[in-house]
This record gives sequence, C-alpha cells and structure tokens, in this order.
Amino acid sequence: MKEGVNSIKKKRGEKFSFSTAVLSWFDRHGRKDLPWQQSVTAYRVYVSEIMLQQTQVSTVIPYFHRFMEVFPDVNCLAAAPLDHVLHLWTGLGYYARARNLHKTAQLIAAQYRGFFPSSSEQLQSLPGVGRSTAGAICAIAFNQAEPILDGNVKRVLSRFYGVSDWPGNKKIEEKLWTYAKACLPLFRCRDYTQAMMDLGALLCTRTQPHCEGCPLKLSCLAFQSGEPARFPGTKPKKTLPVRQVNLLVIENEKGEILLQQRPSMGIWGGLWSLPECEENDLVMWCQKKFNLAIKQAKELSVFRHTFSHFHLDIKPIRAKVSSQALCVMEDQGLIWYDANAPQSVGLPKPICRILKMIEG
DNA sequence: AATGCGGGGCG
DNA sequence: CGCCCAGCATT
Repeated sequence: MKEGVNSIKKKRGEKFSFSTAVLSWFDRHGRKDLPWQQSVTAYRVYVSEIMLQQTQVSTVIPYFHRFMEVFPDVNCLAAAPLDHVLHLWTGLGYYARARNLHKTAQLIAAQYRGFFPSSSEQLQSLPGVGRSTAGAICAIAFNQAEPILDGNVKRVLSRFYGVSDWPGNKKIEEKLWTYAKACLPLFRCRDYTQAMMDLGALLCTRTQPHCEGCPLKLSCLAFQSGEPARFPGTKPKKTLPVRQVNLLVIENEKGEILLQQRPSMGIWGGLWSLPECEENDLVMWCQKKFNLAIKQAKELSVFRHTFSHFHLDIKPIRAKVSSQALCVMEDQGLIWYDANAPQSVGLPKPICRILKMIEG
C-alpha cells in the first residue's frame, strides 16, 4: 500500500496538517458517486445544495434525479411555472426553498445570462443562499478556497476543537467559522469540502461517532475527552405548544376533493391544502364560505404533525356536497382535485396522507 | 417524543 | 443585531 504524505510527516514528527489528513482520508473513503458529483456544473451543485439544506443525502437523491430530468438547466427552471417546481418539491419540506430556487433561477437567467456568479458575495445576494451555501457552491462548483459551515462541519469542528457550547449560539457559530477558515487548504478545495461533509455524515455522527476510522482523532479534543458524543453542546430545550385544526375533505359527486391554496407566507406557503374550518357548524360555514351544501359529514381520526415550533393535531372531517351546489366556485385559489389524475401542484405531507386515507 | 438541520424576515 | 419561523427523517 502507498504511504500517504501525512503518515510520513507524522513519522518525521512534522506539524499535524488538518487538511492533509482530511484529504487523504477522502481519497480512500470519501463519497465520489453522489449524483451531483457527476458532470459538475454550478447549476447542479446549486440545486443539490438547496435540497441538502435541512435534509439528508439519502432523501435528496431521488428528488435530485427527478428535478434534473424535468429541469436540466437553469433556463428550463426559470421558464417553469412555480406550481410545477413546488410539485417536484412535495415531501421535501421547507417549501420556501422551492420558491427561492425558482426566483433565483429567473434572476440568473435574466441578470446573469444563465451563468452563476463565482464569488461568495454575489452568491449570497441570491434568495435562499446564505454564507454556508454560497461557500459550498464556490468550493464544489468552482474549486475555490471558501469555507462552509453546515451541520456536519459544525459537528466535526466542535469536536476537533472541543467546543462544548451549542453552535446555535451566534458567538459560538462565529468561532466555528473562524476555525473553518483556518483549516481550509489552498488546493483541492472541492475534495476538501466534500470530505468534511463526508466525515460528519459517515464517521463523526451525532450519537455514535466512529472515532477508530477518523483521520483527526489523535488531535481531536472530543476524542481525547473520552466522550466525543458530548460535543457539540445541545440546544436548550423547551416543550412545544400544541395547536388543533379541522381540515375539511369536501368531496363532490365526481369524487374530487376541494383544495385551497395557502398564502405564500407562513405554514405550507404556496402549497395546496384542505380548507381549514375553526367553527363548530361546518355546514353553515361551507355554505357561507364556498356556497356549498353539505350532505353528510364524518370525523376521521385525529393525527399529529410536528413542526419545529409546535405540534399540530389534525382532525380531518370528510364531507360530501349535494349535486345541486356544484359549479359555483369563482374564488381564486380553489380547485377540485382528482386523486386519480393528480395535477402538478405541491401538497404538504399530511395532506397527501389524508388524501391517501380517502382513496384507500 | 425528541433531535437535527440554513436561511429569511422582523422588530 | 437577536429572535422567531419552518417540515421532514432519524433515533
């Protein structure tokens, strides 16, 4: 086996090089077959990075493939209707990402002639692109020496430098950015950046880190502490409030379901959902709101959907409209949805679940 | 049931 | 600035 530069240096007693250790680990064990690592373009890297915000690689992969089939380049994406983009995003969550993605594509098409800028500052001016995502695009798409600080990298650096505070704390986050910059190599920036994410995802995992295989362990303060999983510190926790909502599954005689588009701000922004009824008398409510006459209504079982900041207990109520009150739907933002011939619209996960309950 | 995960927007 | 918000998968 070929002896790495790093191990030679170690034997010579030379100063430990963080990036050299990380890069030689990457050469042996890093991921090189992720979809966005093939035929690297700024657009593909950009889309993957937005999808990877708050979302794990294994979840993203099928979405990325579907997305690239439909929108192979930034001009396709810019020309698409937003609903089509949201549709392909259904199930990924944080739907503001999809709206920003679409906005950014239009911006790139119109103001950058279809080419992504390569400076971190310009990238950060795009909606949905912050410091870390901009750094990732610089490093991975353009092989530039820019730091990233995503969840994986935060964990690796917190452990290596023995930072026991919670990285959500701004001061601590700034400290980690400083470390991230200090560790950057001048060359192989793309591989290094991928390597740091791989280390965090494959070895330096949250609860059961595999320190045996880690190229950094001998200098890692968390490893030396004997309890690496105690780093980084955890978020101070608070109990989530519980909210309740009634969602109406209103079915016409064709078996179609009434959907209502959510306002673009707030929960499920821009997605299509079921009408929300806070009142007890839903027959009156539907008459007043939609001019629909309800024939029969049945409460389905309550289930819980949890957001970052609250639990939502959802009670679906299934109702049928009488055939007379059919086609009086002039409001914008209302559609009859045919579950057997689904339209290209974005649906939140719990709504998909309810629609499936109805079908099955 | 609890935890983790980047960026935007507001006051 | 500091604080709040958002939806999944995983544990």
